[in-house]
Amino acid sequence: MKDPAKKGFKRRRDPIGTRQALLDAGRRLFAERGFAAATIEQIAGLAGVNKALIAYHFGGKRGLQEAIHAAAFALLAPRLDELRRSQAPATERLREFISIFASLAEANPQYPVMILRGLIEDEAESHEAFAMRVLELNQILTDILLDGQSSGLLRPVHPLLTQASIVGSMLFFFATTAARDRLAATGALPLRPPTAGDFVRHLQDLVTEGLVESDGARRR
Amino acid sequence: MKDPAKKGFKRRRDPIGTRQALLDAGRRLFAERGFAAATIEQIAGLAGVNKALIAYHFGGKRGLQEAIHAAAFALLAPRLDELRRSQAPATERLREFISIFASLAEANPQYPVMILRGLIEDEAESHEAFAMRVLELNQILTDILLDGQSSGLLRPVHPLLTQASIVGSMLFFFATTAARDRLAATGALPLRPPTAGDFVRHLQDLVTEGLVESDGARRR
DNA sequence: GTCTATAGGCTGATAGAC
DNA sequence: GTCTATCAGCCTATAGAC
Repeated sequence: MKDPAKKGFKRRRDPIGTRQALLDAGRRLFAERGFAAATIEQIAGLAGVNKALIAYHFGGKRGLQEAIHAAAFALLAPRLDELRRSQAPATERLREFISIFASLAEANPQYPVMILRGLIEDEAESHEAFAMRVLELNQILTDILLDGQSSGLLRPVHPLLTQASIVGSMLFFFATTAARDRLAATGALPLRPPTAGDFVRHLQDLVTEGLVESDGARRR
Repeated sequence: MKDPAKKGFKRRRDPIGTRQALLDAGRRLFAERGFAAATIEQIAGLAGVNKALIAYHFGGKRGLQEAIHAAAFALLAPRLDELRRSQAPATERLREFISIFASLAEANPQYPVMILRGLIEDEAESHEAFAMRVLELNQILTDILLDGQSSGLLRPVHPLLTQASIVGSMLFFFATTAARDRLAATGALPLRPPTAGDFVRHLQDLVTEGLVESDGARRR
């Protein structure tokens, strides 16, 4: 059982470092089972490393979760910075916001579920860092909506209502992708499930069509 | 940061039966902390009863969760049955669907969070009953959308895309109400949070305006 | 950096008195 | 129906060998 180069046991594929393997495994299990239900033994097992390494590399289970969240948002940072500086019309920036968010889900399907979990988990513990990141995202979207309204491009709708429509449907769609596919596979779903690309275009159009000031002709 | 000494649990006010007190406490703690993180000791403590009574009345922790889910959906049953039999125009039935769902959140703010959790939790365990109920809801919405399309009232949009917009934003809005209020109280939110009524009207209008076949005048 | 071994704490369930 | 007492199992974290 101490034969490292040998069989049966799902040894970690070598090129991935221990840190990354733990981040991947943690992201997946935290998403699937939730923070409390996923044990460090399961995570380490999936990563193919010893469970003591979670404490060594991340200082414990909570530290691993925080590192995963940090990695997710770090992935968005470049495009978000650009979006923040953008001078494009509000409708275009909204499309880009949706696209950025969707790219997170494409980079890894488990992120939306983790974000959703972070939102409904009661704060308390070390969730402060997570809350800050969410508020940052929230601020960007609010700015776009208010700017679009003051420039007369968007209808005067409460930003938080619009946010629920945009962010809520995105998180929901991506968080339930696995469930949809599972259902479709068993034939329990009457229709073929739409792709992520379908959804992004749908939402972009819905927002564009549903929020623009209806002064003149509304396209399609 | 553990909480044994943190909160003094109140004794249960007598008129409520043990069963109901456990259902209430479980609903709240499962929503706030998740199934795995909420312990039967905390639940019993909040309910003001002995923890052994969870096993006696519900057969265990899992049984309590299932009873809570059942109670939530039972609350919707009468109006859903009526909706299923309704011959009203699709747009009107959509408004009613949204209203029904919202009434669940009004009846108890914790239900949307529990439903959201049920959706992203990996099935496995005894989630079969929950999945059936969700599919039932899903079917009603699909029927309305397809019927509206075949009658020419609604645009031909993939029902699952529309569902993500409707159900996703509703669950998101109601599931994050507590977080919004918390943020608003600390002044971290730049705007006054909208009420549930605001949101329902907003979504009803958005759906009505965004989905109707744009043949003629779109109101407002 | 990685692993084994173990400590120490909590959890869900239940047997049995009232 | 309700409660006390108890138990076996599992969890995270850590000390220390390699």
